[in-house]
Amino acid sequence: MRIGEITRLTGVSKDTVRFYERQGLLDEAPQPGLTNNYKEYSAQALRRIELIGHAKALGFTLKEIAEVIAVWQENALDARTKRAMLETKIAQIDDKARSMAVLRAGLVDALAKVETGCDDGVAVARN
Amino acid sequence: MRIGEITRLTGVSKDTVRFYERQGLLDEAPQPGLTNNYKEYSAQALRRIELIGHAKALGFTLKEIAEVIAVWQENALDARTKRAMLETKIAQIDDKARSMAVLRAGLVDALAKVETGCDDGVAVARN
DNA sequence: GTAAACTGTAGACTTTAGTCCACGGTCAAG
DNA sequence: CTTGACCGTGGACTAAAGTCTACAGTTTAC
Repeated sequence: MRIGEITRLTGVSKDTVRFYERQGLLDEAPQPGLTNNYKEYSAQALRRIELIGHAKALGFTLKEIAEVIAVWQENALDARTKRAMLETKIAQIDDKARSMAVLRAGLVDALAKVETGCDDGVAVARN
Repeated sequence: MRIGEITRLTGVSKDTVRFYERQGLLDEAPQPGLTNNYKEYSAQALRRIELIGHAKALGFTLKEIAEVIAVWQENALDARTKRAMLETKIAQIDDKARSMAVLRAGLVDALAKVETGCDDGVAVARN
């Protein structure tokens, strides 16, 4: 598929896709017999872009995402290094889960206060 | 407490705290009899900064955070508006929870593959 | 066969979220 | 009473993550 299809399916603009490519986030497949210079994107590239979206939604930077991706491109890295990096990322996600729980509880609490009429905003103010 | 104490307790730099103040994220309390011009920060301000940290860890922008905070400062807003905004934010958090589940599963899967030796990187590449 | 829609490249521009620097005033210890 | 750590202000600077513009080639639908 071409870039327009990618933007349609992911909602990510063509400029952004190109930007991701320049950042080396998309490990471009070798283009087979291209008569024009229109790049073909694989379903893998599509999933990669969606992955980036998920990671960005959690506040991971493109650099962090690139690092994880690079681990898999680099066969040079030994299992110990890969394991360490994966465990670090999982721990980071679990930290975010804790932040999420705190925030969600605060908002739900605030919502309950609005429902019952006594909206003193205490939960948001205090947490 | 003064700004130095804030940075010690939160790990947030003084420049960043000042930046948050300029963005109106810290609703400054009226300073009582200040002989010098050293600002006093309340425990409430401290918690607010921690709250910002949690929200930022989930990829919320300062603007979004400011919007939620503003809801509570604004008594002008009616309960319906407040409810709608809180529900929106909670929905956003739940979206992030889904992204988190996807990413975490992918990483755990990749980790398992490293452990068992067959690290083909399939999970990260495919998700 | 041509107009509209699509693709590529290159470079300038923007926003967000800080960070840094220089300066001057203040407080606390010795 | 001075020296070092602390505080405030202002403005310049930076990195990240896009976004926009202009221009030229391509493809597709009519």
